[in-house]
Amino acid sequence: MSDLIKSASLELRELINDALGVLVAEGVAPAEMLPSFIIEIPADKSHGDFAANTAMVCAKAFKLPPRKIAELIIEKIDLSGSAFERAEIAGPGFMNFFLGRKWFSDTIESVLTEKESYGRTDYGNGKRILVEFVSANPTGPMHIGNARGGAIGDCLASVLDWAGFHAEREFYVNDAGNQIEKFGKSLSLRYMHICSEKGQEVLAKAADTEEVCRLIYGEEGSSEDFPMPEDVYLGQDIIEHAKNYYDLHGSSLADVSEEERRKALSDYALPINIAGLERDLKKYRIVYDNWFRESTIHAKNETKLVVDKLMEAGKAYEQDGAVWFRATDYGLDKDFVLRRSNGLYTYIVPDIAYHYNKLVTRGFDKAINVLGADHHGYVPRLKAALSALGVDDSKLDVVLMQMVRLVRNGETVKLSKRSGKAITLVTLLDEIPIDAARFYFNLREANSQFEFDLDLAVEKSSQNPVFYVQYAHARICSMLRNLEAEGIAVPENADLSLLTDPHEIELIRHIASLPHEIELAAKAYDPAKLTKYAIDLATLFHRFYDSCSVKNAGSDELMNARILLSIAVRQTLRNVLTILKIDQPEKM
RNA sequence: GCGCCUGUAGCUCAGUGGAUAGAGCAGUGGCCUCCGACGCCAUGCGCGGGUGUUCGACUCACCUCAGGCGUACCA
Repeated sequence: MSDLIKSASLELRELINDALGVLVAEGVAPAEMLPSFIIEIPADKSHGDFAANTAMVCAKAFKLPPRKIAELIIEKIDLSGSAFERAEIAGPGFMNFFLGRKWFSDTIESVLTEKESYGRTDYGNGKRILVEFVSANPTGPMHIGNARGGAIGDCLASVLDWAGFHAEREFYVNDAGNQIEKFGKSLSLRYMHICSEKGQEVLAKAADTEEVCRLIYGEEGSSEDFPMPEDVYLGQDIIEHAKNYYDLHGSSLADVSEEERRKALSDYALPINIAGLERDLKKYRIVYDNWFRESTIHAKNETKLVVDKLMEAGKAYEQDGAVWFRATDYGLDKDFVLRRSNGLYTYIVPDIAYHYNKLVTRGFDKAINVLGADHHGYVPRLKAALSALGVDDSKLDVVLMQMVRLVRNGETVKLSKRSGKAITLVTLLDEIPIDAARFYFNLREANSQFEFDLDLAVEKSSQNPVFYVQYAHARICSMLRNLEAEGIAVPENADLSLLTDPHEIELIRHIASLPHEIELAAKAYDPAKLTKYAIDLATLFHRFYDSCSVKNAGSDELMNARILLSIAVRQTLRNVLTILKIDQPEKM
């Protein structure tokens, strides 16, 4: 595990601090505490590989102009034996440092040595992080928002893993509570539709289950013959479950109590849906470590325990027959209900118990939830309740993702949740390649409103940047194949110091920044940094390829060095694409 | 009304308080007798507006305008 950017940066900081120490000893600089300075990587490469603003922030303390201070510091720095070969003063007083040849050779060598683990760091120190994402209701199929959450959450977990954390993926199954009640009610209504006279007529004339569903669904899910009330699920999948149950068991449930019918249908359909979620997510290359069921919380009566605990702690009170949480004690503008006057708990109570389970019972150092932005109001409430239970609420972090705006023919597609006519994850993946979906959903950071152009995604064209990146990989593979066919083998080693072309230097610098970039992505919980990294790497390779011929390098030594550089690029590309779980085709 | 998020190029978006604000797409013009043209190169007076903090602000604070989402004894 090596992060040559970080080690060079640390070395530089030490060099500068040593120089400051000398200046203090000589009485040039004041002995008092000097302000902290920043070492950064300049956007403009002519400003060196690293830049320090030391002289500027010290101007006041030194009572000297920044450029003069920079001169004094640089005079005292001995670069020999360091990763750097030269330093210069620029602009208002920046000190710009340039890395030496050896650093660039070392970069390529460390990629070739570390291979498929190049990019990993121990930044996270093995701290245990639980990443919860998607957690779609098992009452129906997953929609486009789940597709985004899935791609983001899964890649975030990978990023954390590469950054040295122990990350686990978890799906919270809402297999209890109101949604399930509603699910049972919907199933029961549809089942009764099928058992009705009109329903039997449909069964008689329809060719298959699909047609039955379509006929009963009608135009908007509710019709004169098959009416549905306001607060139920209208989707065709509900009808399908009811029809399948009817095929298996006939109208046996038509005469039992409503409650019994709902339970039987729900018990039948829920496991099928949950298995379906697992299957569809697996197709999307997402495999969870844990499927945590809400019903286990209820089975252990943990909802009651939570409320009792909060009551005992004086953080909850009864009013109007309901139990309220003292949210105003935690800076929120109003208290909220934990237990309704009808005796049922609100949705947040099992959630509190669930997060208590994550952070206390299971002892994770951190819990990250990837949630839709419409949940933002819920986060402070959850955190407040956790604090009231004595949990350090900073251990819960939330990645909010803005809604996906679907665009077709240049117009926003309106989605009706009620009629169940959302575009599902499955239909999306039927239309566009999985590689494209995973890449596309990680192209923008979670917290940006995201426009998903269906026409563009369906095109499978090079418009999608994933093809651009994969093309770079295929191009390297092809080049190596052709060289091999001409009897040119991959060298054991080469004189990498021959790589001095600006295109080569930039490419190597970018390769070197992978560990750093992964660390930044982990810190910011933002896997989108890595898709950008991959695109940039591909761009730099294409430029290099265009201006630095490998086969016709002019000398065998240079050719060999360029072959090794190309292999290092390919390895780096592979590692990034592995994190994103995107294929690395050798031919396209 | 209050709270959270977002306003950067024609479009979609990057941009850790720093030096001349960047990509992709779309447009225009070039580059294959030479390792994959699914590529490369050239071409752009744009940080919603206003105060302030700072040596320095797209970045921080306050105000304001616009959009999205919350603000249930729904989840």
